[in-house]
Amino acid sequence: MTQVLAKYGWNDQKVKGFRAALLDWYDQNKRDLPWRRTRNPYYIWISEIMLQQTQVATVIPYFERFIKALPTIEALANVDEQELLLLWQGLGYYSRARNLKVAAQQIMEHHQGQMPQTMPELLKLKGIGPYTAAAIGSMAFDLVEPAIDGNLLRVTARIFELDADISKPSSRKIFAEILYELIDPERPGDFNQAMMDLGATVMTPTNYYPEDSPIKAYDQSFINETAALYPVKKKKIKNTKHQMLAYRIQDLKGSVLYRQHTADELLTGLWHYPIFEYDIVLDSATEDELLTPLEDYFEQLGLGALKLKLMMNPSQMIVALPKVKHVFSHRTWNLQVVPVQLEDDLQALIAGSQGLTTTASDQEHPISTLQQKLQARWEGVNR
DNA sequence: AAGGCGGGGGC
DNA sequence: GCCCCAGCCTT
Repeated sequence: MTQVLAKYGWNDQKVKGFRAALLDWYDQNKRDLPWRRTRNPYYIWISEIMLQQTQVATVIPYFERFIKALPTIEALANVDEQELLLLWQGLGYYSRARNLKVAAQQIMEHHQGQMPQTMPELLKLKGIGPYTAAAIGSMAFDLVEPAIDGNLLRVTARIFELDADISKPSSRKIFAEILYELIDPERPGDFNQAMMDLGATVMTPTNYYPEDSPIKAYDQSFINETAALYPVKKKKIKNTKHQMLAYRIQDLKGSVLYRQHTADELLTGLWHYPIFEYDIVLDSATEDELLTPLEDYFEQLGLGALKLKLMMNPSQMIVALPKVKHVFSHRTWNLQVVPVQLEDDLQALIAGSQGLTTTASDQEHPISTLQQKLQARWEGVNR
């Protein structure tokens, strides 16, 4: 019975003690919510869909109004779409409402208007996924299924100090295995709601020292004061796109300028053509616009005003020098090589300057894959 | 596996 | 003002 929990040092007695502590607390402290006054599966269904990504306090008035207007599955199956959306207006995620109607029609057609009572059948209904099926199944039909939402993930991760990344689908299995053994088979619906209430009111995302937790004696992260570490969740970093200009600056002797990336930049310590982000439209850029970032840079270095000019006009450049794309884990650079002619003597100019050189891609100055791509692109064109 | 959905709450 | 939010569907 406790094959998985045994690995965490839990025996049957500890499991029983945990359930008792949790459910006693729930019986004393459960919130009085409209859908908790009933076992009507339709009400539970509507409330669970409304509660997805939406807070309890927001849902309550919507729920009351909804079941008054559409008191049965049959009424929902036949409702006019505009009327349905008026009932949902302001809740957001409007496909939830449209899915409700489709599911109601599925129930009318395949289940004689009665909410199905098994997990596979519930999961076939539009808008009902693993969480919602388990919530309805356990609360309305006593199915012994953990309803794993964000609260259960957080609470479970803390109790067992689980390092599994909850943002990975594969981690779901680890939580489910544990919760199938932890859930009280006598009161599965109350167990789920107790865990959710606990997560929503006591073991919240930022309350790391819940002295009033009814299960703190069972909570390894409370005992070890590690609650702040759980749950482990990989930051969802969205990959942003950036337009960059990479200047290939050459003087009359043929020396080319490289600069070393500093600690506050990507590719720290490696040598590159000077690279700057830009937000101009390349196709219609003037020579001035293209050279301005570079002039600003030299100004900053204290090298003063230099004699710079483009070696190609912008439109020529765009055609002759295809863009180089470089993908980091969290951002993508689309780089345009900009060849620039410098009248001044580069070596004399940068003598004594830290982080600038004319001799990169030798054995002393490491260059990145990005820089290799930039050079290859340039040399490919000038072969 | 990633992106879209919509509004509210936390910081 | 920005960031985040674990539910489900679609691509």
